[in-house]
Amino acid sequence: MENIPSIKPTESELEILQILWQLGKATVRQINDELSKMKVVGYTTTLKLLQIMHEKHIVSRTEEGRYHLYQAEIGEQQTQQLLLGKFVDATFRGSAMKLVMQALGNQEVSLDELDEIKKFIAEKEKNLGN
Amino acid sequence: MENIPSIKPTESELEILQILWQLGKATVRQINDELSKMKVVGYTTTLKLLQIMHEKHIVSRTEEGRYHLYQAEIGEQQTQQLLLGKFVDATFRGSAMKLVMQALGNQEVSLDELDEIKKFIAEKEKNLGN
DNA sequence: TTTTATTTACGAATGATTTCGTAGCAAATA
DNA sequence: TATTTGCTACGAAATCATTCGTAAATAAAA
Repeated sequence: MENIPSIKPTESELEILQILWQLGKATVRQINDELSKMKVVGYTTTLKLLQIMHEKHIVSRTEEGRYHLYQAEIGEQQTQQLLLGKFVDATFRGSAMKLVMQALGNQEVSLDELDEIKKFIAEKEKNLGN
Repeated sequence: MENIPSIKPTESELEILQILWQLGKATVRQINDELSKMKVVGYTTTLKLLQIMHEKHIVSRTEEGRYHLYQAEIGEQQTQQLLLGKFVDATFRGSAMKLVMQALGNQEVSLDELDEIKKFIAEKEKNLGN
């Protein structure tokens, strides 16, 4: 899972990646079961997506007897970073601050989480202020 | 520009919306000129997109003599809000805090902006702490 | 052993988005 | 007036993402 992603995974691919990031390795059956908790999806649809993702080197797989075990080949943080950058550009014209303010203003963030963010900012200011 | 958006604008539509949010009203020509600063795009491509957006009531238009003046029908903040919510769900499994931390950690945010965010958090804590 | 179930592979249909060529007008220019 | 330019409308091609049906192989169950 070393590869730095350069192209955006599609929405469906991202759903599968989320599952793989949680499970580590998983069979098509497991992944499809997880997906089925969220939406109606046929087994071969999931399979096909995994095959496409394999072609694109987004996932790797190992043969385990009769079935395949799939695994994410791109990291969670790195992918989030890539997507976040593109999202900030497209939606907030590149202003990460505007995004943060919107997120703090309107998304669910608890008091504890706000504290954590404050600490994080303090750390960052210390480093920036060298 | 009162409408609350409920469906995601596509990427191309969002590019056009960004321009309209900046210019207010604009002709196809103006919009296409702006787009051309960022990428290669044919005039009729831009025109077609605006016609589609008009059908979807994402933009309105008024005839001004021979040409049309287009205007965004969905608000900037409201659209950002909608997209941000979906993005947090898809990319950060619903955790707005994780998104904020990533954004602060790796996107470009200046010291002044960090201060502004700190003030914003302080305000918010005051309100939450009632 | 025969049948059923589960798996992979793959082609193709569907649907959405983007791009562009052409046509028809009307205005501006020669 | 005749020609060129610039605009809208629209169909259709191209591209991309998603979904699904079918076939082949093999394992599991009857």
